[in-house]
Amino acid sequence: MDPDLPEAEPVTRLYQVLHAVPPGRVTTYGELAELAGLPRRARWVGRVLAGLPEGSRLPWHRVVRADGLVADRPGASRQRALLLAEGVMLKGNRVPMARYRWRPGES
DNA sequence: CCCATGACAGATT
DNA sequence: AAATCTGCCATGG
Repeated sequence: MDPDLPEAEPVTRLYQVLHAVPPGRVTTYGELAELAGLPRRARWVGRVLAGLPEGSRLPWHRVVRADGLVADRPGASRQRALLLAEGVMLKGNRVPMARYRWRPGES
């Protein structure tokens, strides 16, 4: 994979990175912002994800807050279900990040 | 223009 | 551990 695509706009890079997050793992808003080239723009990631179409193939459900909390929003229960289906054992409304957080470069 | 509100996060109290 | 503050920024009242 070519890591630096000079033409890639932040949104495109966000999509690429998110697409690389494997099942059973999660990433965070801040991490995606960082990898998309917009450090400290976690809220921007939230806005982008909120705009994803219904049938998007992107694993939006693998994005949680830095502390592991599943963001409170319409569809959060659905997100929890999808994560559980992938083997992510939630602790209440929280993902144990030490165990499930994905780091770029992992398979 | 001021203020509140969001799929957020790190530091401080 | 939880509340509070600060940074971030688009959007609407």
